[in-house]
Amino acid sequence: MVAIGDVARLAGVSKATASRALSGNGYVADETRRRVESAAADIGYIASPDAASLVTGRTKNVGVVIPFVNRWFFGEVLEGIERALLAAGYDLTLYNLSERGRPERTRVFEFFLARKRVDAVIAVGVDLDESEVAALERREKALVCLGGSGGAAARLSIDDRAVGQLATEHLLHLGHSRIAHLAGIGAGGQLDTVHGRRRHGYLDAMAAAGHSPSPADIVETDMTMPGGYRAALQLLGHPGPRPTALFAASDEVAFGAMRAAERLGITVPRDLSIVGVDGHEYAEMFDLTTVEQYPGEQGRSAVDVVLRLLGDESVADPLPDSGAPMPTRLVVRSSSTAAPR
Amino acid sequence: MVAIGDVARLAGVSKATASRALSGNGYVADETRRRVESAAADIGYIASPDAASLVTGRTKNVGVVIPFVNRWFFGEVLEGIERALLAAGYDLTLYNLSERGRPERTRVFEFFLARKRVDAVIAVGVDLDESEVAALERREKALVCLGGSGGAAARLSIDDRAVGQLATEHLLHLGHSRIAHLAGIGAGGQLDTVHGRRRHGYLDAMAAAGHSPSPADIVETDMTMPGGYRAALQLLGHPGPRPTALFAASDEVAFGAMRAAERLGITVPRDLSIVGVDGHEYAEMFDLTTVEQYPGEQGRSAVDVVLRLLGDESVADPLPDSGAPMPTRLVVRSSSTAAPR
DNA sequence: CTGAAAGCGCTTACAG
DNA sequence: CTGAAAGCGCTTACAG
Repeated sequence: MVAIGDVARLAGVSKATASRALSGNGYVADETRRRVESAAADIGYIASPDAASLVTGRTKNVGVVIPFVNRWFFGEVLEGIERALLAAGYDLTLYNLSERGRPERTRVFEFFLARKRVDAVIAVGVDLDESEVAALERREKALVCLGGSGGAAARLSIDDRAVGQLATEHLLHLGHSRIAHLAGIGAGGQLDTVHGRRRHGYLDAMAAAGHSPSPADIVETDMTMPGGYRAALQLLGHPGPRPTALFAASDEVAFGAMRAAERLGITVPRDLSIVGVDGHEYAEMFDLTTVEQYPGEQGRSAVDVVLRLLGDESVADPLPDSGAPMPTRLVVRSSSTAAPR
Repeated sequence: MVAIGDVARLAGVSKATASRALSGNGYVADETRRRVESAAADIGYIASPDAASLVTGRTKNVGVVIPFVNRWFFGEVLEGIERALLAAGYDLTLYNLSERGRPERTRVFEFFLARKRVDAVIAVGVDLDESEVAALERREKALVCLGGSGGAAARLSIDDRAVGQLATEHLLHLGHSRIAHLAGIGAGGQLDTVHGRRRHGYLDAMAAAGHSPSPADIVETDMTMPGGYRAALQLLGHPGPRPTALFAASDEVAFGAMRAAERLGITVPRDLSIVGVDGHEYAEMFDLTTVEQYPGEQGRSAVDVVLRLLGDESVADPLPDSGAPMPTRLVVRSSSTAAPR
């Protein structure tokens, strides 16, 4: 291993000076700096981050806890975080979180994140419980939450209630009155979650228009395409009058619903209008009307907040729009149309 | 920060003994071990991995380089790797790689991975160039490749040529003779890649059956659903006789092709049989015949190999089936049927 | 079975 | 502007 002592010897300076020259901390004569830099380059020296963090107390490493990697929203967020972190010279240590209460999940908070290996934690779409937040606080980890719930810490998120409301109002505006909702699991029970808030926005919009959806018109499902497919089969396969419009809590659910409609001989949008949420990369191909969000950007913003919490000066301060919900936008495509007369 | 000295003082032993008791290395009286353990638990002590790695030379951290996170195969592999690494007490540091030659990519190999922060690297589906492999070797990082190409190191992969051959033979066996292929970008040019090998298997099977596909029957595309959609529109929209079967290089491409067929009024499988590759979580919903592979398992196996290279004794040795290709399996669903007479 | 000491590779006051 | 020294938190020979 080539160490800083080797660089110092080659450049004819002390280790302290070599360190200062390479890190940019403290005064070093230009000429000395150049000599040190070329010595380092000659022997391929790169400082050991572990040795440095031992003395500085900073690891330049951020832990990301995330429940899925393989769902569009989460994957996009993760890529956004990764790019931003790397650009800032930070590492990303990934913890794929299982459900609450599972021992592997406990171990992530009590062991992996509790060690002095990460400076901060970004929690993406996770519903943190109190003991988890407490574990992080005890170890003085900066915490930034993106979506999800729990943790009084810095939180970035879209306004999920407003998203549900907007999607529903779009359908109401098209003249629909019987509008069903394919909600995420637990939407009815837990109000303080993404799913609960989207459902709430839907109900608000319906109530404001003087409609009160029957319980049968709200079906909870996994936020996946097969989940949406099954839920929509159940919703639409029922004999008797059908809803004329559907608000799906995510685009993947909407795609599944489109396929279910097709299977049942229901033509979209003639017989059924569908609106999703996400702006999934496949939305355009499916001609899906959706409320877009921008997870890659959200990830990048979460990194900005983390870096600011860690006192990195290179980050603009104050952050633009801090505190405001992250942007969303209704994109109308041909999956939604005027209600049949 | 609570350090090992605090534990030692509380337990009334030296730091050396506390270290031995907690790590399990070296002899410690049972009674002493219990005292140290309970002292550590009392004050919430967890060893700093950075300090430990400074002296052991081991970081217990593995770098994963991967070109996508948001494609089904890659996401599954990543989750498999993550679970296996965590179970072994290792961290996973994620590097989302861009294309060859991009400066961010160079920086990953020359800086991030070159530092003493990871013990080993798992490259998932990346075509490594020589300088990248050399950079890793110079720093003595264990390297395990999963798919992709380049690097003489330990490599795990399915037999992509055999996969292409099997999918094609399935269609031939059903009586098809004009079978098109939706291949990955670069399949025709680079033989030593996943795409190139699948295409090669297709051509081998066709040749063995006495057919020589016209160049127009092989279309290269992005390995995505929209990519498959566009490529299939191009392939199938052409006036004149159409192929009766299609081998898509991935399930997502196959899904896109199914949608294109529908749009063109071509009924699957009556007018067109389709076979994919992957065993994507949506394959069942789409009734897609496919050659399944098991990326989660592949990720786990890659971790086994890494741990073995790092000399971890807890891993079975020798590994089952070492050197053999990873398993795949043809799963027949209703997207493929007998050729029209 | 246990402890004192050295040392891993850095950075940072402290002098000069 | 530069160097000598201390020290971050661990682990590991080396004695005993």
